[in-house]
Amino acid sequence: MESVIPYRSDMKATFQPIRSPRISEEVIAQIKSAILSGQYQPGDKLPSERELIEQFGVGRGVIREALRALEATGFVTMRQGPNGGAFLKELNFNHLTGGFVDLYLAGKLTIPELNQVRKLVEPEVARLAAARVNDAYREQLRQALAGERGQFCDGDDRMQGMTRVHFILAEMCGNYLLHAIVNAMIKLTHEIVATVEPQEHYALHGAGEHDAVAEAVIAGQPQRAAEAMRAHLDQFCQKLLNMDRRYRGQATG
Amino acid sequence: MESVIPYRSDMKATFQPIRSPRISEEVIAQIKSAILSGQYQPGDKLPSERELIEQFGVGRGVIREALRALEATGFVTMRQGPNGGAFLKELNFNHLTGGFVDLYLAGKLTIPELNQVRKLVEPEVARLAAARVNDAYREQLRQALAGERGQFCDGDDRMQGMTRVHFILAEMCGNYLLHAIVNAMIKLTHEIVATVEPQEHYALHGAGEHDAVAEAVIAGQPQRAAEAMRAHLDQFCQKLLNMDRRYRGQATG
DNA sequence: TATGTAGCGATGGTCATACCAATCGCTGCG
DNA sequence: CGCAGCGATTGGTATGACCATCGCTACATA
Repeated sequence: MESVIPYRSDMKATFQPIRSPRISEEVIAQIKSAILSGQYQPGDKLPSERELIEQFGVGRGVIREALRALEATGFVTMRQGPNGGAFLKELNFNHLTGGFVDLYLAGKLTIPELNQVRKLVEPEVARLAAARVNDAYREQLRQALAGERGQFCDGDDRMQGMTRVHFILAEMCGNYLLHAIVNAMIKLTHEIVATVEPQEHYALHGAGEHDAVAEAVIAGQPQRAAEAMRAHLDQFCQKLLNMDRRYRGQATG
Repeated sequence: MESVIPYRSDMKATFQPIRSPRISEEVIAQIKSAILSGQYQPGDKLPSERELIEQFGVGRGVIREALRALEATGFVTMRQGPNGGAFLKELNFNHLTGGFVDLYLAGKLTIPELNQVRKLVEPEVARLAAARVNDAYREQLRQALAGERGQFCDGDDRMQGMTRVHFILAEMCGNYLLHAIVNAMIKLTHEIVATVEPQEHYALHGAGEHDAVAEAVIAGQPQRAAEAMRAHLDQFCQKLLNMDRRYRGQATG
């Protein structure tokens, strides 16, 4: 390591830092900084590992650990071969959904808790969606409703179809953070069902249960949309709870 | 690689998998599985890197990348020296707060969006807290209120004091997921302020602004607590918005 | 006896090199 | 014109060496 490493010139009066004795942290910080300052755009390719080794003047292990951490936190994806390398991802919240599932599997998160949050957030999302509806979204919602009545090639595909309306509403609400939270909750629900009831999930959710919500949103009626969503969730959450009880009853996990 | 690796015997009818051509993913999956199945408790120490190399029959780089990923996702922390190694952390949501800050810095998240979520969630949290209050929590709240009037050795310390009430209420609400979301929102607010206004944050939040909320909770009045929280957030979010406007006005970032 | 200190050894952190594996593009043969 | 195969580029893995850190022990010293 030589010259480089300009970092945190805004040090405070107190002392604290004693920077992490890990070079990969420095590498991560510099790459992150370059990304967040706009020097790289989503889709861009970082220099190859060999190039980074030269530019940073460190060993390959350090570079790889840094890239692995950046991958784990959703900044990049790695591809192999020529034209391969580390590519910047569109920054979003998807990478933390897995963390929620882990929490559930570790028993730190229960279905009632998840239900409570969904019942708090999603009616509000439906309300916002109804207030911002336009023709493009109306069309998407109609297609989603139609899709619920279609054929599915497997259970996973079916679940995709049944959560479609929720995802559309989340996107419609116009708040990226809210969108992200709802997405995480839905995917968490999705993954929990897929984990504990990989076969019989069809019993959980029938076609048409989103009709009332979607129609209220299409009609641009916020209050009615919120109430319809609340009613839908009351019904669905109860089923989910029953499923969870069966699961925890038969297999301790 | 030989014998080992029992993984996912519950395969479905469809095909999809074609698992990632990366051995470290397998290592991660096995360690995670061991953790989630309860073979390790928080505080326990995983085998040393050299031992893992033998047990898994892989190179050291693989093990290190796996550990680095587990560290990035909040499963373990690493310590050096004898009695060092990879130690299991109590699983929680803290590790994703950093991700939110990144989103903000990348411009994918705005203060109004953050404010909207806080105004939706925190009044409900205050309501739940008021319904579940007990003497221990009453005492904590009183201490937090008193703490707001005390002396602070630096700005960071001060901000800790000012967010104390919010954290207590989040814990009181009895929903771990809600608790986690609120924690993330508050820490995000905290870090944003510390990032864009490292010096003058004292103007944002005066002592006593939580009095009404805390008193309503202590009195066990859910409705009043929710309204007080809403009023507090209306006031605070406006200040935050002004700060953000000043920041984005002077420095494009 | 108590205490300070030097050094051993276990562990994570780093480096260098070599080779394997995947993949894209080019080249040349059919 | 199309396809097979080679080669180059890039990530993935293995190995071995060495450094940095730090707890413990044993020895030296007061």
